[in-house]
Amino acid sequence: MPTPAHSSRSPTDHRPQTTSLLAWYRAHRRDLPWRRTRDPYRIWVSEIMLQQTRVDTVIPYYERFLRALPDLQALAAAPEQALLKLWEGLGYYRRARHLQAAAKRIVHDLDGCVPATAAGWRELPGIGDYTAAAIASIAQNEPVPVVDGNVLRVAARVWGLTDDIALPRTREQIRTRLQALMDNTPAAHAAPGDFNQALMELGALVCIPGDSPRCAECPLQPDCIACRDDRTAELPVKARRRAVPHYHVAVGIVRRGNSILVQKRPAAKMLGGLWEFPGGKLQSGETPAAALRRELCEEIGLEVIDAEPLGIVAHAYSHFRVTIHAFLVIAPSRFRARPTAADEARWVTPAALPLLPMPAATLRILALLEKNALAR
DNA sequence: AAGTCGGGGAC
DNA sequence: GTCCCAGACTT
Repeated sequence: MPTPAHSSRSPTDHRPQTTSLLAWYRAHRRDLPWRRTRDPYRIWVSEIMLQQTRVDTVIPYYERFLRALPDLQALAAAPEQALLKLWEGLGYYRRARHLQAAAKRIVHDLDGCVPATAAGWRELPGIGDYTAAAIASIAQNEPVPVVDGNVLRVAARVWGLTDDIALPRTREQIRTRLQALMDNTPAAHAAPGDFNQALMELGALVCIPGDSPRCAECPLQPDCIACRDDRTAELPVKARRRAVPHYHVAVGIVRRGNSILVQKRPAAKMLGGLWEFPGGKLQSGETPAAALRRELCEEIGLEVIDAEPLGIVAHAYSHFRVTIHAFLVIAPSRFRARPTAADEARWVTPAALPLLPMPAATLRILALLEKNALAR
């Protein structure tokens, strides 16, 4: 009687494909900066930056950050504004605050010694299940699996899982299966960092989102249920996210002499600690110019006499979108700003503006300003 | 379980 | 426009 090539395995025994996954990874892994070190500090910084952020985006930030703050002590001692400037444009700025808070805890409370296990890393701010497992497996060889967006997609397809991968229960099931796979495969157990990175790399390069993964190149293809049944386009199953609201905002670039007014956002709120121009949302039926007058009066106590439209910037945040109407406003020389919505207001010369950390949308308004100035 | 928290690339 | 990205945290 002819026997299938993999008849010696039970349906849940995926050791042979695990071995080919590791071989594929070692042949195809990208040469990324954080793959040239085992320094837990550097691996940690990379994993925080990589949260919800693409590899190509992170690379320049990672290299600049480590040049400026090459070790734990430097990070713990860095001024907040310098830290945020290094993070400017990367998004999710709370990551930077948590990173430094954790560094301070390690330096001051843990005698400068980083945690030795995933459970220890998990106690630190900004480090959840994924990041703790990633650091411990990659930098410290602890055999714990990571579950990120890539891994969820690969697992859902290979195992033909139709449960919503956004549900914690589904994620836990996948984590448990991966732990068993790692524990039962000597090659993976001995190189958990490679195993974890192999799954993520496969998700990034081969088992990509959408309806056209590159199954012909996949080392797991022989045992992939989604590929076998031609269901890669349907998997993974993920609940659709609801539509995001769209706001219109008016902001004023207020000049007084040769200075421009900027405000520092409260630390605990969105874009905390970053600097931006005063302004706010349009109310229902309100024109941008009317909103500008109202907001500048409310936020800094300025009666706007004349506002010249500078331009419009569209920007998408994670849970809403905005169209920003920017204006040039001249303030009288006697004007003194009294901020009501910000931690601090400051008058800055145009040359000094780039020294302050600002959100991406504000940087784009600034670019409008420079273009406008050149046209004059 | 759902909402908050950025920004950008791919389609 | 939509979806996704080496997620964490709060409520």
